[in-house]
Amino acid sequence: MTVLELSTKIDRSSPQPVRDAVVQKIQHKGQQTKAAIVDAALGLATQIGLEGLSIGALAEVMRMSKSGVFAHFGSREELQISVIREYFARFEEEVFIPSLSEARGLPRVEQLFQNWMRRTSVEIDSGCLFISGAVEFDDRPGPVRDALAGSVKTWLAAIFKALVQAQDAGHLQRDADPHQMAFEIHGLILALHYEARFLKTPGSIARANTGFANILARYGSASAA
Amino acid sequence: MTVLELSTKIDRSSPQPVRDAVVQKIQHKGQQTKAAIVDAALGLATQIGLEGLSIGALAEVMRMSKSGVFAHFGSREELQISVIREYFARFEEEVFIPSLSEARGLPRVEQLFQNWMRRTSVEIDSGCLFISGAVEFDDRPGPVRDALAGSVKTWLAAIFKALVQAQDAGHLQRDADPHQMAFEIHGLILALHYEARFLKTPGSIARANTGFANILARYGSASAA
DNA sequence: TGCAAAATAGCACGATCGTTCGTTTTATTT
DNA sequence: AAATAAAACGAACGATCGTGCTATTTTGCA
Repeated sequence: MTVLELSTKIDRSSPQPVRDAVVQKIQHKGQQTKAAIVDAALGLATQIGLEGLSIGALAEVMRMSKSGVFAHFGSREELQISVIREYFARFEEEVFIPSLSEARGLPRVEQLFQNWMRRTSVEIDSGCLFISGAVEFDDRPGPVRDALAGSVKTWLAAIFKALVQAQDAGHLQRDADPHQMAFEIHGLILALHYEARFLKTPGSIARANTGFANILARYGSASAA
Repeated sequence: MTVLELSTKIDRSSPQPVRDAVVQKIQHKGQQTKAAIVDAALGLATQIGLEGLSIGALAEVMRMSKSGVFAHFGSREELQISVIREYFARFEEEVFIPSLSEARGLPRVEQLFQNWMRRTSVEIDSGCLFISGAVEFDDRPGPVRDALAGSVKTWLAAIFKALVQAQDAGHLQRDADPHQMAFEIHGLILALHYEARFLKTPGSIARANTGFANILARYGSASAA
């Protein structure tokens, strides 16, 4: 249940009777440390991948026992899924939410890309879970893959929606294909990550920006110069 | 020493005195099985990655003992490097070499992309070592990473060179940036692999082709319509 | 055909993995 | 402060990993 999914349902996560509004802040010890563990796990996972993330290494970072860490999740898979959820939440917070302050249409699309670029630039050093996870769970079905693919699809759908809105607003050519645009934009981000993080090719960030400008020049309507 | 490197040096790989020309075909048992092992390892590595490639699993596939397989390489790292070399050789054979029959300039560029697409389409099922390897050895220095990055850089340099030739032949705009073009083309391939292999998005192949046509339309000279 | 060399097998090692279980410590509630 | 629940620990498990040894088998050449 995320903002990106724009769900109309009301989130009633606690099975207990509803307590007063302030209670959300009250965190018991267990939840606190669990959050801290997930935070540390996210740091490890972006660097070495979800597969490389081991409970032993995580326990060492946390200065806890393996079993102490393990007990919070019940399985390694559940830990991985928790990490994915946390990663997605931060992605949403950092890239998607701020774009909502921009006007629907081209401004919001540009803001989305700009935020995405900013985050990807940071991830040149830290790594991107959506990219490493995609490679690791290519053809490994299961709940981890589902969580990953679901998150990515949700995000790509948001990009697509913003593009459709831009087209509806007359900011794009009438025969422009938002799917095609989203594909090409995605490619720019992937190329940036690959060439900057792995090959360490200088100037990659500028090339991704130029590529985006090219896409807008190709698909943008004449009026929106 | 590969064709792609277009080296002017003469390859004298055998330290022994040069034998007659037919001798290349004579393979002793050891070399045969080693080649067979690398072949099997390549199959495993493209599916589960270079990191996931284990000597035990490989031995099982080969119906050999672990130590029997191991002895051919001396270390896991050397096995991984052998796999990378084999992958690169096949890539070269399949994608680069056939393009040489096309005329320098735009025809060869188009042939290169077409061959690359054909191979990537197959790898939607089998996996791509250059992509999975990039993720696995992002920030893990060492000879394996070097072998991987070297291969990829060699290939991207070949693309770049073909683009420069196209520009020299007047097939591209005078102010077109071949580096930028190579970046955008690389992005299309990466997006295709990501969306088709991981997300299983239908129509990805067509989008990559459309993207390439867009790039040519953007950078191609007016005369070369 | 015999013999040296190369190839393969067999076994064991230390390490690390995820997971289980019983116990002990720490938090929370009564 | 006592009682109860939650959290963390410590040790052990079976499995798998890469790698190092020493036999044993197979191969290729004289």
